[in-house]
Amino acid sequence: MTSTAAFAEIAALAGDPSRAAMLQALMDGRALTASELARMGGVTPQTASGHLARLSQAGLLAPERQGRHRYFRLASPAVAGMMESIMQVVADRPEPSRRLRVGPRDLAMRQARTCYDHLAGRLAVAVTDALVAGDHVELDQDGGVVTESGAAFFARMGLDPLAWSRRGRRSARVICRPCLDWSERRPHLAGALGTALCHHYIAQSWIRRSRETRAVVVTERGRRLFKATFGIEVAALDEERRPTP
Amino acid sequence: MTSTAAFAEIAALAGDPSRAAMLQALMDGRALTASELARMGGVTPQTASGHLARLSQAGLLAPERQGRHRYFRLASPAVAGMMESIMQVVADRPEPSRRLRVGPRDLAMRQARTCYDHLAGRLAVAVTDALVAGDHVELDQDGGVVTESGAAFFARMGLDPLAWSRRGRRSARVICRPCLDWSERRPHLAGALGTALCHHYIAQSWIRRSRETRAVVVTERGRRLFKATFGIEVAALDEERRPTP
DNA sequence: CGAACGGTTCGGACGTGGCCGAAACATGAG
DNA sequence: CTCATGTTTCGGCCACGTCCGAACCGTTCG
Repeated sequence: MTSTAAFAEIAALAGDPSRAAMLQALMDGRALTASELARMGGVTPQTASGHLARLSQAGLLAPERQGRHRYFRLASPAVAGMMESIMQVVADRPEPSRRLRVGPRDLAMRQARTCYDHLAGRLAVAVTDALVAGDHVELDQDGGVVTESGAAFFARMGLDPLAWSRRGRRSARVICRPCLDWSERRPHLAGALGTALCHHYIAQSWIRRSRETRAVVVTERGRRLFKATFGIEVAALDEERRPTP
Repeated sequence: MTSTAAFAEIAALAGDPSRAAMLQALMDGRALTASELARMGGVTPQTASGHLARLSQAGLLAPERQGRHRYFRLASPAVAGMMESIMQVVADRPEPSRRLRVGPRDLAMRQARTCYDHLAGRLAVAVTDALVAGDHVELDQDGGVVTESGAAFFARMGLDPLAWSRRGRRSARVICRPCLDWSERRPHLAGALGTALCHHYIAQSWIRRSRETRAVVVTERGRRLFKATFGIEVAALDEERRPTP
């Protein structure tokens, strides 16, 4: 079966440390230039160029010329999904008592970051918990749905749930997807609902994307609105969670 | 960030052709011996032993001693999900006009096969289509739900939908998951619902697992019941689908 | 137009990792 | 016990692929 070879090829492409770092850097859904990606991958531009060519050739990245720059983005949500699922395997394997060091930059990432097209980190988990607790969303391991109460809730926020159904034939119910967080090990909202929420946060200035990393910062307005809308005290998410002994 | 290295490690493990073939062989959810896997990987037992040790060490495989044999199975559904998602990327990338050759064994696989814990192939797609058409299941890109009508339908089959919710707190709705088929390029049922259906087929002798491959064969009883239950003419699935010009 | 910058191509050095032959263990069978 | 089978360890060979230095294109400035 020739598909096994193709499988191995894709996995091997993701399996090189430099390329993995580049792919991870693109997980915020935006496009980066070849040089930026070279820096993220910790290699020289020549080396990165080769990697990027191979990744594009294989259909993992979508290149775009723009002036004398060349921008690369993840080619499709399927690629992002693949990386998510690999991270999932990484997350739930028995860790050999390795306490992963948390640098200051890592802390910001754990707090709130983008994950391709939705929000991840403690903030995203808190929002998800609030939605589940408020009976606006039902989540299972395999997926989730927006309840009637949830549809009204999102409508009050100015979002139109029915517009999120991606397929042509709209489902009567709005279906979303959980995404297991590698830092929190808890599910948060992904799929059409997660994407719509993330767009909303940014469009309404609840959060701002950070320049260099996937971390996002909550604005003052955002603090107010996360509290008012979901009952989330953003400042309370800052404190480091102690490992239960 | 140390997690990038772990990510690359996992992906690299899946990225070797021999290991990929072994992992694929385990995608039917059963356990195989080291020698069987060596054969599947196209390498000698010594080489396979090394691979299997690394895969187990990394938490991708779960080894079990049994007499003088050593059985390996996929360590978790997360691993199966990872492989599914890699296949997904393989499936939807622009193929360079490569018409993948379909051997006779491949044909049986396309017809019906197991995919870790559920059924895949034309039969699975047909069942999914029938359930959607009958308004028993609603499917979106992100997930799916069983409707009220569907709950009754499955109950008539002797299945208990409410028992499928994997998490402690049962959801009011039964939520399932679509799995994009690499051969059909259409979604079919996975998740708790897909698993339950697959178990049901086997327990009630609708299908039988093949000894050597992931393909399954539909029994005479199965032909009757797929027709009676879902309106599926199993024989009609045999004919090769012509590419629409 | 020429300098500067971003990106790519080429060539050669280097190292990691896959592979098998041979041999050692372990387990079960005769 | 002895032999056969399944699995693992060791050693050495080989090749692929990564990496960078240097040089080469293309674009955008001053």
